[in-house]
Amino acid sequence: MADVARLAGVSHQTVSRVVNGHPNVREETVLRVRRAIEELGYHRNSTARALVTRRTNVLGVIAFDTTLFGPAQTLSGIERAAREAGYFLSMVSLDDVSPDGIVAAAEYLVQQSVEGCVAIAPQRSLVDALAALPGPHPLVAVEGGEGSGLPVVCVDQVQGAHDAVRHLLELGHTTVHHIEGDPLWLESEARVVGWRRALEEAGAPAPEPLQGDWSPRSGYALGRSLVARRAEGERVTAIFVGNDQMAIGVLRALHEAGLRVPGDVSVVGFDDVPEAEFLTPSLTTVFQDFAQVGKESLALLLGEIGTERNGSPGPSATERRVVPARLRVRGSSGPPPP
Amino acid sequence: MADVARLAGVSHQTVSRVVNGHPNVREETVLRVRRAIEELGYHRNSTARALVTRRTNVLGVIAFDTTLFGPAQTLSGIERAAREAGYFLSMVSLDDVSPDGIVAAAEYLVQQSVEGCVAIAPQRSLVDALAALPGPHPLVAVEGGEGSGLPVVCVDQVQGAHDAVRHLLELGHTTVHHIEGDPLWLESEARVVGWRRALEEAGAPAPEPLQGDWSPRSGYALGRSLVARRAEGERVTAIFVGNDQMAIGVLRALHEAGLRVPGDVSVVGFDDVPEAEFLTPSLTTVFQDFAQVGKESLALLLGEIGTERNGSPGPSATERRVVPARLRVRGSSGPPPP
DNA sequence: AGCAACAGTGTTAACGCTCACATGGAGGAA
DNA sequence: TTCCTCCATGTGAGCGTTAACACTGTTGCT
Repeated sequence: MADVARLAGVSHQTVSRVVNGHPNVREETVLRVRRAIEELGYHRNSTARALVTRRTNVLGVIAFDTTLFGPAQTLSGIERAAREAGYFLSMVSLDDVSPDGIVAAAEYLVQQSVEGCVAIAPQRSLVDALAALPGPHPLVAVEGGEGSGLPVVCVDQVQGAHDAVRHLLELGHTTVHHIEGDPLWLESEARVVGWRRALEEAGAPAPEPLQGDWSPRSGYALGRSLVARRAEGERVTAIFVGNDQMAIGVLRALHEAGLRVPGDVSVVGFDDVPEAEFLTPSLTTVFQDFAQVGKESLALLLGEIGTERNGSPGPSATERRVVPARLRVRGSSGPPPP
Repeated sequence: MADVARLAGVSHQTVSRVVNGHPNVREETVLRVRRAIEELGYHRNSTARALVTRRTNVLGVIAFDTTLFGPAQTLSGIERAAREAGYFLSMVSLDDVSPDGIVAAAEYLVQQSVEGCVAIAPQRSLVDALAALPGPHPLVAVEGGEGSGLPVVCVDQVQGAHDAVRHLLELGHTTVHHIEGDPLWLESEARVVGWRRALEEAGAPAPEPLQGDWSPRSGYALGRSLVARRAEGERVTAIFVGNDQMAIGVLRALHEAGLRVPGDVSVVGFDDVPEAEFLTPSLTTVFQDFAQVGKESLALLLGEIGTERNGSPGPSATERRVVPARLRVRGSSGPPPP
């Protein structure tokens, strides 16, 4: 910067003003400085800038398994929104779900002086661990449940599940079995709630849900166990599955047992992965607007940062933004066999 | 830091030494300082540290569509390796494939003073744009093709495709049709090369490959067009599809046409997504060790950073590391109909 | 004319840390 | 003893930037 100033025949402060687009600089001076910057290939040192402004312009993201469809989509949405807002993103993804891990991750981000953090924390234990932590701050939880004391953005899992199950009941099924995802996940919990509520509203009995782990493998295994129960005489005509990947496993299990979908059994998934439409049969499922979730969570975080900077007293109102889910009816759901 | 020093009754420099684990500090002093740090909740300011050491400890990642299976997995591998090496990760993902976009992304990372960068750059134009850029440096390209002048880590796409096609030929198919991914992608190109080579080696004719875009939708559309050609009398008994998602679309198209897999037509995919095993029929595909790719690319990058720091003369040898692909034979491939 | 307001620029002091060097004392070899 | 070495610690400078303020000259108002 000193070199640029010398070449342009001005003070370093004027260079700073030009770089930061301050208004009160003569046009001609601006040009001269710009030329000098160009010539020397100068670009400002963000570190020094951060040191003096006390703003790093970096936001942290704590994610858990970004190879899953939902988190990957959400991350992508967050990334885009962050970039548009002029923030950099520092990411740390958790290997396991131990509170230790999330504490270490938070430590790591605090150490990097992030200005705020979005945590894709789909499990209650993680959310609680985060809420108990001193830093980083501000912090927004994606898919964090209620009552954590953290601001939260989430898809309306309950409504999505409710819609899916009501759809099946309206087709004439007397009840709907449920294969849930990893029971430690909040999403899984919420979908169970929605499923149960829809059954209750219809006065239908609620069979015990089966617990999976989101993987196609677990869907397959649990699908087989439902097939076995059907063979023993239990009436299983509709299955609401916690996500599309498990639903794929379920379809497989049904197919192997010679059962037809939706002729004998209807299947509804959750997520609306791109391939859902092209499975055989195409999968009825629930669409979640993850991009929107990412966008909203960043907006919320930026809001928090803003109010903090204006010196808000104590912890801010823990806002909760809910993004609606949307049922996508396709070929895997139909009326029950007579 | 000054506060800590005062509380511990030492100089700021001694605090610095304790924080950085320097050897020559008396044990008792270390304890005293540690206690003071604890008490004040101090943690060092990474910005100030970076300013003076000229090391940000941040690596950049340029990715393109991290919602796709491969990039997401690779990113995850890179993330883990970076954290183990004590580096932070700053991510920018590209919306479109324009060279402008990648230039902006690079600019963005340079501006943040990353120490090095991994680019998941699956298209030739992107690799070329990157290679032409002044910064960031050092730079490692994942899946970047040959001849770009950049160090590259990639899966052996040619070998993977070759294995898949040879597998089909050995089952007795007289030729293998190919639905390729987005033709702009280097992976797509390489798989075409492997496919063609295997056909040539077997003296089999090579029908013109069909160009998709990796999506299930395109797989479905192209699958239908192959079905149509079959109806016109062309012998289509085996299809090697550029990725598993498109293969799902192809399976759908075949199923709709009443064709059986593998009875009438064999299908082989690429990627080995988790659900491949649980499709109906389970999908024969090619496994890519993305985690390994991520790990290797980071190792390569750290190597570059190391040699640069030791003042290597000019650009380093552009190393190229190739991770083998592995065929996973499952239910969707079998001998051709008589 | 006299004064205020303001545009355009420069000067100085931080920001919080590490590096290079200085200091002082303990221990060992000549 | 004397000198040299090594450990433990302190001192001062400087990393590259921006904030705050000071300074000049011009404009506009009374």
